[in-house]
Amino acid sequence: MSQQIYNTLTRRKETFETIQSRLVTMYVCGPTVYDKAHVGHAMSALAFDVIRRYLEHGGYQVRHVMNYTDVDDKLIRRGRELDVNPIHLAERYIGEFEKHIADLGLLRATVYPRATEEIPRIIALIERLVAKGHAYAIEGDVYFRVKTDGDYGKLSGRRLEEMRAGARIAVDERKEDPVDFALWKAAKPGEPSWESPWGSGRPGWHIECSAMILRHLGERIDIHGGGNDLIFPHHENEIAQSESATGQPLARYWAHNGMMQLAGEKMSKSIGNLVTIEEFLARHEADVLRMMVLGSHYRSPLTFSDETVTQATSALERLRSALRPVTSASGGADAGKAENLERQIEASRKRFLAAMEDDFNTAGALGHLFDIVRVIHQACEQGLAADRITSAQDQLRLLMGVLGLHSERPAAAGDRSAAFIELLIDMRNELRGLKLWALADRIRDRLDDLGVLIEDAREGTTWRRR
RNA sequence: GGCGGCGUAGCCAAGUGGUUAAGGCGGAGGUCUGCAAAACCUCUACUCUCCGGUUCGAGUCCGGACGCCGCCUCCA
Repeated sequence: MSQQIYNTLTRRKETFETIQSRLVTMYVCGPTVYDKAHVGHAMSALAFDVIRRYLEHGGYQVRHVMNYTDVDDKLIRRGRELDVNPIHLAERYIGEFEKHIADLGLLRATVYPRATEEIPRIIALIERLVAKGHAYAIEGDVYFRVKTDGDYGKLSGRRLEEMRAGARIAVDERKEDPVDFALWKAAKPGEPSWESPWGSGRPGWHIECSAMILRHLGERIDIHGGGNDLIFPHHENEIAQSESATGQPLARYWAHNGMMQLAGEKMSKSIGNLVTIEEFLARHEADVLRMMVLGSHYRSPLTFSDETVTQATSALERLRSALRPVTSASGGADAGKAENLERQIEASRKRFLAAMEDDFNTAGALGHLFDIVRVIHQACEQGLAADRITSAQDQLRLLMGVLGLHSERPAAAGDRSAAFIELLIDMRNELRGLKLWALADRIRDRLDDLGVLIEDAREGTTWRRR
């Protein structure tokens, strides 16, 4: 088998082949930084993080670019409402997002370009489009002339006639065609603006991505990603701009993640039904969100609810349960059982890889990881030699790492309670030795209330944080 | 209205037309344990929204109905 990837452009799974051998160029649309990011943004970033990790695991080098839209209508409006410079506002939310990237355990992109830092390239690209007759200027605005793009609508499956007919867009009489869209917007007083051949103004939304891709990745890229809400108009327009300018197909594979749903609706800023990344991380560990994303296919919608969060938390705990230090020291089990363990793990590992090769089927892949979890526990029950179990655990840890999951919860910084907890456990075990069960149980219950879970095994007492 | 997607157990969710429909969560019973917890074992969808069709054979392909979601306006 070879890597398969679903391509929105063809609406089919296709065999993944890169333009340059062993190098993947991937551009993923990032957020417009006018407000706090929510878990839906995180879902998208996580989905492409996993794709990238798997490609890297397969031996590819990935050149990964994610943009920040740091100038647009919403940012300007927001800045006006709060009476702050929109550029500074963007700066603040970019800072927050950068922290989320670290907190969520996302691999850092190769470059994080910002619209405001790409203005000369954006202007150059627009000039190129104007020179080729694909764009026209009117009173300081520049519009893309959609009718010059013969295959406009190919990504989203739309036809121009139908779009003109059912135009819900407020028609700007100055445009040649209602479907034409802005490449450059003339500045209004007090707005951030840059000088251009058409007067002072700022870029339209779609053009920044075309310009950034051109600069940071080239005329053609392997994967272009983003949420499926961007298919139209954003990605359709990007294709129109880039391909009209270069005469080449922009991206080989268009990959789109499904939307995070909250209470049966898409999570979005405009509806206001959202949970910010900050809120989520204040209550849960980052890997819980990763587990939620891994638990269903990236192209499907993902339901966010108390119950799905709890389920993901428990599932993560289950995965990690197989990685606890091996305490059994018997080692008396026969070699046949050890071989059996290795065989089962190898079979699961192959199924895991096959699932991932099939359009990054993380939910299927996770299922095979849980099979490994079970056989590790079985091996422990059977008293297999510790070194055989440890090597099985190494396999599991490695595959979890491919998905970006950590094998244990990161320790809280500056927490020095461990020594005290162990002191209490020692005291409790003395009480147990004296069969003073009531007192011993009280210590266990009180620690449980504090989030510390005590487990008495034959080999001794262990504890962990809930 | 146009385009796209989805409907699998109490919940989440995978599923190349073909032996017993993954896995997780939850639940029930058992083993272990002073009691727990964890782990292990057993059980928890004779059936994949419904109705037709193609086929020797369909959750999987085709048509239709119903329901839900996304995009068509800023959106990951």
